[in-house]
Amino acid sequence: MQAKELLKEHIAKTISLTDEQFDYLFSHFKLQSFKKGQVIIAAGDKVDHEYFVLDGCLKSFYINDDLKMFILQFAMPTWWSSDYNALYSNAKATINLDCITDAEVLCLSNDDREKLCNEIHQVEHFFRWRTNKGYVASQKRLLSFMNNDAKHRYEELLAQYPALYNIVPKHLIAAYLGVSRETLSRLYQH
Amino acid sequence: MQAKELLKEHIAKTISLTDEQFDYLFSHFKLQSFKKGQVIIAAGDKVDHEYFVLDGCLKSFYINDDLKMFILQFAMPTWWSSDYNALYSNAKATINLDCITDAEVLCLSNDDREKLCNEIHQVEHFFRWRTNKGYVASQKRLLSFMNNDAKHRYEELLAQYPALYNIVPKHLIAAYLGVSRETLSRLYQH
DNA sequence: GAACTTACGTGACCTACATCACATTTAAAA
DNA sequence: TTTTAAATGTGATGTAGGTCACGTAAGTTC
Repeated sequence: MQAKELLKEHIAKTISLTDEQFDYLFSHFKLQSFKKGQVIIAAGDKVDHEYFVLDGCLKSFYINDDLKMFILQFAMPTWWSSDYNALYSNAKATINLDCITDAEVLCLSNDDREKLCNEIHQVEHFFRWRTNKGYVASQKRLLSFMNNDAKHRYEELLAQYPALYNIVPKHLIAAYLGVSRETLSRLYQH
Repeated sequence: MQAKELLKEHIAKTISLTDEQFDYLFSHFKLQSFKKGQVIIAAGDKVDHEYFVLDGCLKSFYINDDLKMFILQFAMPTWWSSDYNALYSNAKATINLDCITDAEVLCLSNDDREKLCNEIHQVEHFFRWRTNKGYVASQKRLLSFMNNDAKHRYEELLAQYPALYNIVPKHLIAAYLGVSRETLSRLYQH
């Protein structure tokens, strides 16, 4: 599907815009292609864009002082990703964003998002609901973390996003679940 | 401080409204008083309000099948709380909300929030930013969960909200940190 | 197709935290 | 003030998952 159509459909799930409004909105997005492994945001960078995934799979992750990686999100087509803490508060990135596979994204600047939210009430509504959903999902994941063991969380993840199993190497799944790759490997012994 | 002033100041940090607009907004809030221990939302309830805390301290929490409690949030003055998953998706509550101390809150219905967001663009902007901040905070807590041990998380919590130490019993702090009360007790042996 | 890197599996051992049990202190209720 | 319940401390013991070490398989790159 074309970039424009994919975004249009995605947005139409929450708000309705006229064709003129959507065209205007879309004119602020920039199409970008990345290769597998390519870095979009590195810790320390100035962050001023967010990314809407058209194709491929991204990961956003944190690296701690012991160089251990923790994955916040796998971003598949129609998902949004960035270092939102840095983006919203105009701070340097603490989160990294890179490509697990070759990827195509639409890129929107923070300034343009705020401008569009200001100009088109419906667009502000869209972004409010996008974050509302993200917030609820994040709370659910937090609860699952406190409540469930690694095996349960692994099954939960695969049930929710079966596609990940084929696309994403196991040690990255482990980094998302918050367990070591050895532990994950032992979970599905038979 | 008066309820109205507290809300006005809180909202003025994000948006500016005329006095007429704010009065109109405020007219949709209902003042409610609760006693320590009183339940505001119980799992299974229909949820159609969210709550802005004026005074006292609330907790929102999940109870699992083993009757173990996990605290999502302590809500102090100027904090908002509800079961947002249920509220947004019009589902039955899975999260409970009750009062750790006597409390005063302003209560806003989901329908009224949506109506106000629709009528006053700035109000939608306010609620978008409220959730944006909540989302970022939730991500940070998730990372801290994956990255840090119980002691570290405990110190982090007290550094961020020193008031909690005096107001909230230790076994509730443990339920927020995701450790047993015994483990928490052992953390601050000297 | 050889050289190198990345992914994955598995044993041995270690550690943070859970659970159970019981004592003590503090607060609420009668 | 007495009674009852809630909150906290602490020992003994169990366990999920971490870390280290090493081996094999499977992609990448030259």
